[in-house]
Amino acid sequence: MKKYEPAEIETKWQHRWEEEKLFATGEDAERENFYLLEMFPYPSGKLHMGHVRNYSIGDVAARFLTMKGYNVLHPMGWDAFGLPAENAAIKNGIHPYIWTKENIGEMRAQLKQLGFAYDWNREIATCNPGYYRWTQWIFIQFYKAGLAYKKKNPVNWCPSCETVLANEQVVDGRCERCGAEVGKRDLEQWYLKITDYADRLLSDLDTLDGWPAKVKTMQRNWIGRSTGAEVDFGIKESDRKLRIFTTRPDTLFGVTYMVLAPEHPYVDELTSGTDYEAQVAAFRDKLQYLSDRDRNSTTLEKEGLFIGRYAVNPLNGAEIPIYIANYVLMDYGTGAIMAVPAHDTRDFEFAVKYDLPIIPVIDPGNPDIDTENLKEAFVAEGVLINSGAFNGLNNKEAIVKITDYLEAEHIGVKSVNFRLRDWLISRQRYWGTPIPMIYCKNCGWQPEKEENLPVLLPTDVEFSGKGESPLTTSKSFRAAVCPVCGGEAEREIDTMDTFLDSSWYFLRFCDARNEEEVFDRAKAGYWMPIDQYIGGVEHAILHLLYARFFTKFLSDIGWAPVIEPFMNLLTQGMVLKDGAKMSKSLGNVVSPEEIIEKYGADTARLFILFASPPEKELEWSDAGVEGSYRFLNRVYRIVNEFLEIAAGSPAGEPPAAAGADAAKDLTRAMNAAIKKVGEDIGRRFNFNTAISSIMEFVNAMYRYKDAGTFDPGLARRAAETLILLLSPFTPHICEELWEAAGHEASVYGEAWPEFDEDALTLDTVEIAVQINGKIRGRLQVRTGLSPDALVEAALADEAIAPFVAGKEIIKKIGVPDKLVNIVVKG
RNA sequence: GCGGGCGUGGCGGAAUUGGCAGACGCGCCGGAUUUAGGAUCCGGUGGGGCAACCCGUGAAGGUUCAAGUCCUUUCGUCCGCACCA
Repeated sequence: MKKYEPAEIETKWQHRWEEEKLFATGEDAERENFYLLEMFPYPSGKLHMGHVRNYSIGDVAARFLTMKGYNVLHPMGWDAFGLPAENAAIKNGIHPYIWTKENIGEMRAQLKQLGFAYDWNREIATCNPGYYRWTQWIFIQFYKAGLAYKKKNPVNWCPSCETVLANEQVVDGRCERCGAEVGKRDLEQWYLKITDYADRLLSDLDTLDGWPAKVKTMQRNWIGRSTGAEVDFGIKESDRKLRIFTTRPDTLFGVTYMVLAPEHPYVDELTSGTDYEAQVAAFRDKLQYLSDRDRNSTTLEKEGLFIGRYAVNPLNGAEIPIYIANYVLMDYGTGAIMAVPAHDTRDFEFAVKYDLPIIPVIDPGNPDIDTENLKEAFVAEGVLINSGAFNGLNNKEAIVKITDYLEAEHIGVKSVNFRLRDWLISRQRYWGTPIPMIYCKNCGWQPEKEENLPVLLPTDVEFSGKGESPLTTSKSFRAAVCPVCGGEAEREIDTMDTFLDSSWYFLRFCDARNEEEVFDRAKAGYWMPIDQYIGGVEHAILHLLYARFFTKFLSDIGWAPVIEPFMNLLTQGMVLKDGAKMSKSLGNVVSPEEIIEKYGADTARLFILFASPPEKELEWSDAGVEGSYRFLNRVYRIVNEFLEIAAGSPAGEPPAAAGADAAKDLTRAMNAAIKKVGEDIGRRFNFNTAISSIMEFVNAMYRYKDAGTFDPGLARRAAETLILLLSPFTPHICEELWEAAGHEASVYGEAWPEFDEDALTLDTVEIAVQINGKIRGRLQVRTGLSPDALVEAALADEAIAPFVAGKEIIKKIGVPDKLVNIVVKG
């Protein structure tokens, strides 16, 4: 018999699939459609195991659903703009476009080598003008809608990447990409007003039942909606009002001091010309040297300074000192707080340090807590005290009552605050989509005319890696004509954050070759939303939030057919080796190349899907890969043997009586596998258990072979069923075997097999017999016996009798086809 | 500190609704085949005990005829957020 030669088989079928354009997809009203998408990769060079895992998961689903009769859209493309390309240009003198194109070529070849069923006709790369033209078009729509603006602001600056970063790209005070500590710079930058969508981005999360709770929680936290009130405090010897934001208006009577952010605009005004002026300036200078990371750390000791002025509590007229302190941030709320040390842990810590009064206004109703002498802030629910007319109210009610009072008296308003900031999208780099804006001395900022798009990236630039955008070095790029007055004007030289490119690519896949418009609305309407999205959890608040924002905006202006892009989200786990994430620095990287070369793509796919459920971490195991390879060899042999013997036997001959039990066993295993695989993939993407049931089926085939008698019809049916079940996982070997079974068409086009419920039901079943919950015997019984009949059979059994003899039976429980439990006493 | 997940054999992991814990694979042990090795096929494999039996899902308690699964407490571990007023 021929040996299993994966290298030979795999190239053969990959070529055939490509020639036959097997995976090309179009709209088809006859079939139910399914849009299956995996997060497209950045073309960094070569695939890593994380990619293989991500795309293997998607491919099994795509192939399975196709066999189930769905019209499946399963496209692939490249998130091709980004810094690594530019860094390579600086380092090696290769143009980013060349570098990127070469990497795409290499990675595309690898994806094909793995046998993924992508519709390559729809391939896109975000760095192609045919694509980024529409990214620019979308930007202009944002601008026209008043949702794109340029503003000077302190921004996150990565000194190593030489560019600004969005808040989402600063993780733990460091650059999300390179890990360098992020500093602040005051720069004029482009923003997208994602905050206008904060409420909808938050509330629509509730509709995303198919998302992991964890990702939704992360987005909720990131959006960070707080409800409360803004309250105006008077300032002694001033006409000014000091506006604060609080989520706890119920504690207003407990305010004992106020704190302003050191950058608060009132600080200068309140201190200039006073004795405090110099100290305040010194304090502020000191904070300037702190990085954002340190400034925002809970471990940083609270420090503050009295500025010599007093505020007046609008509810009770109390005069309270005004401080500036390091723990109040200018960019949240109003940059000023009322401090209630009795009921806020931060204020408590500060009050103790600076010996400020602590006035309790909520009674914990707990005798263990000495309200007049708090050891820590009391932050739980309770009843109001020391609060004038509001005494005796539960503090939850008091929030409503006091807020109403504030509004009635015009000293405060209900208010909602978000942690989410507007999205800073300009980057001082070359390899990105040019921002299609033009500055005219007379007309100000104007968008480029849409018919002039794309604004092409110039090629005559120098890559120094220093200072401003490399676009400034182009001789031709900067000069422009004002779209309004036709006068001399200048182009914006910053490019867009690459997260814009990836915020709408899934819509472009619906109509990837359209040169007239961003995409055809009918086509997008046919495919969208994405039924299943698969990718890493690292995009929980970056890509996944931005993409939701874009989709909502495009829906608002009448383009996107849905308000949420991703119905179901699967976040796959990381691939580990020796308990740690594979990384060059740890030297524990296993390259997909070497695995494919040694065992073939089918083995790589099978192992990666079998070793762990998709959302969990996967521990790489060389021995496990061997095991998967061995299994495929086992499949190859048994299918060929079955086909050979089936072909050699006279067809239609009834099975020998002696083989009846073996035939039944095989039939049952086959139907069980059909059922289990279908459910495990279709319902919950548990590929590991699906594969294990296929392995059980294969084991049953070997048992059948050993039993000695052979029904050719059954043998053929078993062999073909096995091929069909396994084909989404390991398509190449299955195509080869399918061909060996005498079929001309690809197994990809075959219908998924149906199972026979009757074949699954056994005639008899072994049940456990328990006495007082302990197993004392086993019993072969007819399937489907009633609880009473089961108990009766158990009591009649001679192995059980001694346990019951002379004892009082208290309770008898029978669970059909499972067990009997008899409770006795004495 | 807050939020979430996870703790099951030597290892990766099963157990869908409270109903025989450990499916499937790896590893290991034994047998067959083989000049030998490898490969292959068959069998065994949670721990203790010759045995009947006893003990076992991080730990302790509880509910139940019955708990990996439900409840309470607790320990460990991983992830996310973290002075957001």
